[in-house]
Amino acid sequence: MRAEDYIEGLLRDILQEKGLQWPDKTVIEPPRDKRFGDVACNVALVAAGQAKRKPRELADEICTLAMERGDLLDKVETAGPGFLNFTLTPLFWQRTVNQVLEQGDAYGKCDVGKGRRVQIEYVSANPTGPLHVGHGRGAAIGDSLTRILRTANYDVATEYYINDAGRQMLLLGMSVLARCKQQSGQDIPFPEDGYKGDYIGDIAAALLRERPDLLKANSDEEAERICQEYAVADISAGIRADLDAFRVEHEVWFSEKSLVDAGAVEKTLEGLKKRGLAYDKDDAFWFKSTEFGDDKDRVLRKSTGYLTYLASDITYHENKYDRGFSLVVDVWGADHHGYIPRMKAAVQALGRDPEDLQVVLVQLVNLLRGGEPVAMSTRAGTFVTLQEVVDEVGADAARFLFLSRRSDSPLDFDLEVAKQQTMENPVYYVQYAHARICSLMRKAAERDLSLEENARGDNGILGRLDSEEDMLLLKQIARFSDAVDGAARGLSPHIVSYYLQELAGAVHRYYTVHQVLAASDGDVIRARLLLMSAAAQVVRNGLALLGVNAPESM
RNA sequence: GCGCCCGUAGCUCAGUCGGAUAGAGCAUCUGCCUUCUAAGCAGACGGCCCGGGGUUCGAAUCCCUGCGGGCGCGCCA
Repeated sequence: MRAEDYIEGLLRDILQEKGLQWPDKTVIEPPRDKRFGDVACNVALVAAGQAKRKPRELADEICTLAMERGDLLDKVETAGPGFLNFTLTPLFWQRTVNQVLEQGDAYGKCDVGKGRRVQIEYVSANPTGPLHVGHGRGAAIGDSLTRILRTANYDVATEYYINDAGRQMLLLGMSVLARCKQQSGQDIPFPEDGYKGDYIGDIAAALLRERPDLLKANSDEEAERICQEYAVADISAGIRADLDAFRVEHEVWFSEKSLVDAGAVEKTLEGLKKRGLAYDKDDAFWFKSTEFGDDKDRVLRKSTGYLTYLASDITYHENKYDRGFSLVVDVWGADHHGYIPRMKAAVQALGRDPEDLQVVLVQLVNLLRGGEPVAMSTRAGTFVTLQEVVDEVGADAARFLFLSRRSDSPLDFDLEVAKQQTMENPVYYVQYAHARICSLMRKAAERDLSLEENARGDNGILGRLDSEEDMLLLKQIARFSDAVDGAARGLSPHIVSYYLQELAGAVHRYYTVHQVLAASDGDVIRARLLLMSAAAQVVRNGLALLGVNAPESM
């Protein structure tokens, strides 16, 4: 049980007895300063008004009552303007070792989601070129969010939206066809807005090898279609392989084209019009997004007759809700932030609460090498691909670094630092804590100090975990569920990353101060082994939320 | 011009549904390996939380305003 929950239970009883309402503004949390105890609460401050009492006096009364009935309370104090500071008994914290060992991989699970069905759509890069570093950050975030939300008891489905309809597909076909012709000796100009990357030439060459008669046997139009289909298939396969190597999985690959071809978009537009949320103007067809707070209305069908991207995107989101997801999370590049108001408007037009759509914005990745920026341009085709980065620094380091900042702030990613196995690279700091403990366990096994026997909830020996470092580590372990909870509520994987660095710090400190296997007597050795085992379990569970491996030796 | 995000230690950043003396890592300096992995630990140094107003018992956090930086503003996707 969390310390905060234990205290809240106590306080609720006391307030009820005093005939006071539980104030909404009550905060129960570990205080910033450790000298204020394990848990601090402002309830006397925020309830003073309704009690018609001075905060300090009310606090003193609650203090006395809490001390009387809190079996696991060591100390309660009032402080400052009327804060209540609680210190729990060592036993309370020592019990967490058993909780961790009993629950194992399940330790840290919480019920923020209450089984709510949620879909996370992420990466969703156009199949017009390989994934680059920025996509990698989005991939790491989407995948980690999936793991975090599942741990918080959300029913999560993952999806990749393939933008395989529209103009950029035509452009892709034209680009490949142009390269085919050039490689066949024709001196023709390359399309102005075409995709210039080297991979287009590679695709063209491969296609020509497979279909030597491509240019002769087909009309330009037909050849272009073949080029497009071939290129999309080739690039999509590459994207899947890249994501696979990055250990990122999408359960569903959803085709935009399939929506358009099935007439679903037309149906959505009709529905909007019927409800008076869309109208004709200037030969175009408009969505009345201003009805729901957008700056201006948006075009759904251009005067040329073509649908806009927004039109199919609305349909896509309607489709998501129709499939039974009550919460939809979209992970987008931050350059799409201007698109949020119209999508929120669309969600409302579909009859949903705007909160049923959560957009996680992922800021730019600045790729550096030894502190110097690496030049990148998609247009010129000089970008660094995700695959290159993963090959160079490994999936673990890349994922951890991508997840070590809040997603909406820009990230400097230095390839040299990512490769370094030093403290500048926090992933090794965390993994090393795990490897060190595993090494201890191996040594313990050699000496027949089997943990199986010890893990049977013997609180007697856990009482030997009574030093300052024991308490620090125990409390840090117990805080894991807070990290999961916070990360799930805020859709913020970086909270787990920060937590793990602190946990690893507590482990390393402990390891340096206390000899585990050379302790004074057998009970202390066994107790410390149990503690270490629990710490390793939580490191593993935390890293699992980030999709990073926990090696047993390094 | 309008909108969104950002401005915290020399550097990179946490902390922002208001709480007590503002945190971490890196860098710099000082210590710690004949003993469980030194990829580690301990300590020191380092701050007008961009400036200015306001709200209140209390502001890095909320509001207004100025400055500085990033991004977006299409019948593009």
